Amino acid sequence: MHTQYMSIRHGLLALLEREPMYGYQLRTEFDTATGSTWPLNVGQVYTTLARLERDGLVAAGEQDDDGKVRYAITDAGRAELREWFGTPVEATDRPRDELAIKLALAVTVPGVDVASVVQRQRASTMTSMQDLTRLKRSGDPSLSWSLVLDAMRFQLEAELRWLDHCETVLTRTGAPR
Amino acid sequence: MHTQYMSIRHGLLALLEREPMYGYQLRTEFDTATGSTWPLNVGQVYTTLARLERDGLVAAGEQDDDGKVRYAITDAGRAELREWFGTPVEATDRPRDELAIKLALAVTVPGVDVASVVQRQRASTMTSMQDLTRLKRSGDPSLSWSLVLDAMRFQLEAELRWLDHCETVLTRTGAPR
DNA sequence: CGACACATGTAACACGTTACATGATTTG
DNA sequence: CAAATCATGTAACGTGTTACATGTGTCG
Repeated sequence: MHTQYMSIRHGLLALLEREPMYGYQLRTEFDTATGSTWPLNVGQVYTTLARLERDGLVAAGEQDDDGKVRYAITDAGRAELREWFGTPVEATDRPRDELAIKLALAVTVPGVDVASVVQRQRASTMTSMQDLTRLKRSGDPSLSWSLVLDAMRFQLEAELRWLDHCETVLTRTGAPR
Repeated sequence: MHTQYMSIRHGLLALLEREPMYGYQLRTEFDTATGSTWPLNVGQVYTTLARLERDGLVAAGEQDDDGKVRYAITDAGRAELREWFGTPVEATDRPRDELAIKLALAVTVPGVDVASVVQRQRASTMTSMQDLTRLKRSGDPSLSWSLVLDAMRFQLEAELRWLDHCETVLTRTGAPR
């Protein structure tokens, strides 16, 4: 089994561990839990559900009185979920860091104004940071959403620190223009 | 044009801006620049090159004396690259943070020992951190690789801080077992 | 000669994304 | 009644991943 790009798969599985749900509801619950940080397209839910069913991790129930199809997690699904929660996210199976790649390559390509790239990125990152703060102040987020927001905050802070670090290194190395 | 999952595309484009290269060389250079942090499968290079050529961003040159095919960046490719370097990576078009999703959902699913999930993750993250330190000490990384390593370090540090934060919040909320 | 790096590619498949089609229900 | 929300799905396409096939050159 692959270990990459399975957040949605596992996320839906986790939601179904709470109770059987139908597709539309899953999207709502997912967005509630993560605070619409990474909005989930409804279509994606259905395709993912189909794949989960194909793999025997969920089972579609009979049609509701209203025509709604409730999905339930299976034993195999529960095992998969336990596995997911029990296994840490390794540094190696994370998606490539686009920003890191961008700067790493920027310094190797002649004619690229790296300092300017860094500055523009920092402006953007700081804006995101402010949006985040505003978001956090504006509502009464649930525990899970609150944790997600904090994760974003810590990550953006680290990015700002790294950008500063890059600037320092670059000026020290002496790479003007 | 999508803005997600294009690191490899743009990365190769950036390498070709330095000088025309053939596929195998691109993999080597990519791994050198990023320090094999996210090793690149050779096959991926060729498929990506084919797509880049399809989109008119690179052009395949004549076969070498040795049968090697050198690819060169086109004007359109150069424009695309300028665009990439000039546009910051937005917080919204980053891939979903699997760890954040995992913990966010873990706290909503009954029967999950969240504290234990956090602890296991921290152990793993700290191990990655040590590997990183060892790696950094062991060699004489180039500027670009060094920056990538630093990015990883800052990110892992942020993750550790966040995990601590989660633990604090969770014990404060009082969610034992 | 055997193993290994160099070099190029293809095929099958994974997940993720967007756009579209369709209809029922609710609400202003 | 019109618009929005609820609800389910499909189709086409994108990048990324892995495994496989194929051949050359080099070095011990």
